[in-house]
This record gives sequence, C-alpha cells and structure tokens, in this order.
Amino acid sequence: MMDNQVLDTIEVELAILWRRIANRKHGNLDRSAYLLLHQIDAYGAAGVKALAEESHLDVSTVSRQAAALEHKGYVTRIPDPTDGRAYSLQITEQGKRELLISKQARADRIGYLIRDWTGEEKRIFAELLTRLNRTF
Amino acid sequence: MMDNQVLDTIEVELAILWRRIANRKHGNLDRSAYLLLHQIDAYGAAGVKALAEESHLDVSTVSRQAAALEHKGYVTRIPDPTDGRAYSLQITEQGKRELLISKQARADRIGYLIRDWTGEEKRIFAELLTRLNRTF
DNA sequence: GTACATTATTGTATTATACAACTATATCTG
DNA sequence: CAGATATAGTTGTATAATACAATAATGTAC
Repeated sequence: MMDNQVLDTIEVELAILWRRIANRKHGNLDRSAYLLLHQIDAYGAAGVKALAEESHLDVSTVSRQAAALEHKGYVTRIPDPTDGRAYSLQITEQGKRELLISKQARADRIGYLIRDWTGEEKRIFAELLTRLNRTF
Repeated sequence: MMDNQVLDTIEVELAILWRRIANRKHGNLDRSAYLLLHQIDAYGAAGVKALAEESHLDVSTVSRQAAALEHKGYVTRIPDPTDGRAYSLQITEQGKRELLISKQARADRIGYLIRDWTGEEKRIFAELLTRLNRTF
C-alpha cells in the first residue's frame, strides 16, 4: 500500500523528469553528442557497433552521431588495420576540451538546481540513479 | 571535491536516464498522452493554456496532444459558457479506465526494476525526484 | 570460391517538441 | 460604441533523436 503510493510517485516523476531534461545544449554539445563523447572518453576508443551496444542505441543512430562529432573535429576515425570495414572513434584534444566545458556547464546547472540538498541527499540520489540506469 | 564528483555522476546519469526512459507505450497511452491525462485527472478539467502552463509546454504542443486524447475518447471538450474561445478538457470514464491501466503497467515496470531496493531507498528516491522536478 | 556474416552508412518514418502565423472571440480605451 | 489590442486555441513548419530497412563493402567458413 505505502509501497504502491511510492511507485506511483516515482513513475509519474520519472515521466515528468524526462520532459524537464529535454534537449538542451550546453556549449557546443547537445545531449546525445555529449553522451557519446563522454562514453568514448570514459571507456576508450571504439567502433559504432560497440558504442551502440554499450549505450543501447541502434547502430544507425550512433553512426550519425559519430559522423557529427567527427565533422566538428571532436573525434577522429581510425581505420582498423585488421578489418577493412571497421573504424575506431578516438576523442581528439579539441573533443576533450569541449567535453570538459560541457560537463562543467551541466554539473553547474544541476548543482544549482539541487543547491539546497544536503551532501548526503546528493550522494544517495547519485547512487540510486546509477543503480536504476544499470538495471535497465 | 567529493561534491563535484557526485554532481558529475548525477549529471551523466540523468542524461542516460533520459534515453533509457525514451517513449514507450504502456497500454494505449504514450508518455506525453499519459502525462496530460494524468494531469487532467489529478488537477481537474482545464483548457490547453492552463495545462500548457502547468506542464511547461507550448500551447501548440498541448493542443495537439489534447486533440489526440479527444479523438480516442479519453477526454471531452466542454465549451466555456463565459468565453467563446475557451474549452475545458474533462476526463471521461474511458479515459479514467485507460489511465489506470497505463499507470498500473508503469508502476509495475518501475517496481520490477527497483525490486531490490529497500522501502526506504524507494521512498527517498521518490522524494528527491519530486523535489528536483519542482525546482526546474 | 561461393555463401553467409558483419561493420558501417544511408533512406525513410515517427514522435515530441517549439515557434510563427492565423482565426475567432474578448476586453479596453478614447 | 468602434477600433485597437489582448487572449484561447489551432495549424503550418522546422528540428532533434530515434528505429527499422535496405545497401555497400569487407571478412569468414565450408
């Protein structure tokens, strides 16, 4: 009973959150470009297939996002010497700079929104969010 | 320092969450239709302007969503007797049924995803999510 | 070496959204 | 009260992120 009420709340608030954090640029990176660049930076160079699997997106989606990042000079496409079909997408220095700028802007923004939360609340929220995402 | 790390995590995980909870139908209601119907049910009949303000959406967006709900028979459009331009969108019995089905399906799904969380974790997460949404 | 599998790209469609233009009605002001 | 302005709502158009289908190029296995 109590639990059901809580689930209702989480469910509605997640739906609302989805709209609230709708696409918004911070610096030169929109959300999807930011996530892809973050992923390449955090987990290392990879091809679109691997990146698509990690992020649970379709390869075609990642392919386009990767092309856009390359176009902006934030990643370079390195041909796989052992497989003529495959490439490795590697973050550039410019990409690292841009990612940092964007990350800072995003962290500032969320930091402002939750400025009244206690350190413990922030920590728990980060942990629960992460657990939720890992479960999907 | 610690705090910065936490903000980084929240910021990335929110972005990831946004993708994970991408549009998905539960029953006959997609996310936006569900939210609008929920809003009408929870806060009562209203016109598109008021609904748009409450939900921080453009009136044109709500106008289309409202038309879709009406088309499916989940809301009826009642002309405002004191203002020839205005309507009030009222949820129908069918709309209530459909909302309940959708809400249950969504709550079941999120309940399954967080089935291993303690009751306290669920409660805190619900509370923090709500606070975050109210701050935007 | 032919058939099948895999990596990536490109074409097309969908969904949610915003902004701008417009219609019809309401209110205000001189 | 008549013309000007404001307001509620709809419709046209654009954009972004996505998926699925078709295709091209290359690799692998029998």
